[in-house]
Amino acid sequence: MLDRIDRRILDQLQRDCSLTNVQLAESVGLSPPACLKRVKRLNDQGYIDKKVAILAPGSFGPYLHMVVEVELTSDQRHVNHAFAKSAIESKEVKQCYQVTGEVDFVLIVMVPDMPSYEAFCERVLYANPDMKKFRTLISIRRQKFETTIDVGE
Amino acid sequence: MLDRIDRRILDQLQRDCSLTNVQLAESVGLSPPACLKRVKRLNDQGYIDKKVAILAPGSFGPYLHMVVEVELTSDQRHVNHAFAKSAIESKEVKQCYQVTGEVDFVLIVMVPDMPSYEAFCERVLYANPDMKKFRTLISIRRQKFETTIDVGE
DNA sequence: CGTGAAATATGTATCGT
DNA sequence: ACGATACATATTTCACG
Repeated sequence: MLDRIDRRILDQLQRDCSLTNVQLAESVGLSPPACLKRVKRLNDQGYIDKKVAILAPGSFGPYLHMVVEVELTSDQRHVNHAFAKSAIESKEVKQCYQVTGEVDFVLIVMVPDMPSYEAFCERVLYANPDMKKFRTLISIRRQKFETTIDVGE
Repeated sequence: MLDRIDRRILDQLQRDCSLTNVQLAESVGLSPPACLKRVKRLNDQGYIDKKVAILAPGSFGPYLHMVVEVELTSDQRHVNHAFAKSAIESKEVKQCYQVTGEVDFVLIVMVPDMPSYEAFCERVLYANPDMKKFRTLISIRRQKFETTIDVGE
């Protein structure tokens, strides 16, 4: 199980993992070896999925975020699964949520411009005979994007 | 400007920044010092926003994702701004997209259970007199969550 | 879990193309 | 201007108490 120090380590790492083990150890009040042992254990136990660099989106030319709600013609398992698969495989789709209710999926799509978005719609949405309808919400600003989760304490 | 090697470095780091500079250098075909110089330059020029650990969501007890669409009573700047501020300040709100059309905001909300979600709704949605209506799409599964962006080449 | 020593990586300076 | 080699510094990692 996780004690307070484990949680502080994980919380620190999910906010900033660029610090050295020495710095991390100091911030949680442990010696570097003791801290490293915990980090390795937390890694091995699967608490840490991966470590990634978050790039500044604006630095690579213009881009747009779209929130896309998709309704399928049926709730059959294979229909849902087939759509999920095509969404997951699309590089434009950054996030895919399967939801309950009228709508079946919500996608967060990132594209450089509108033509790219149209191409995506053709390839993934219109091309699927089980796609009944979809609605696009064009984002004019991503006000918050946070990858951290609540680790308790 | 960014050449092919810079893009390969950034792409590698946004997929996995846990590797050492020595490994990174080898993967892009440079000597460690040459690679390090580029990484520092890319950092200083603001291409890398931050480095974070992505934690495995299931490891910290149950949780739910909600997609919440919010419509405000008016498009006045101060109304929008006030809502955005309250969304950004809420720890349950992991993402906030300001969108065009009928809906004004789309939130991605993460909570441990339904009572927590109700508490969030009371505190952030119902408490705001400019909140006209909102719709909650309950996610039964997050099929994809990807933080990478297209760096070209 | 902490201390100290060995292995490894990061960071700097210099040289060469 | 950029990369490679060589060297100095710092960190990681292991053995022991």
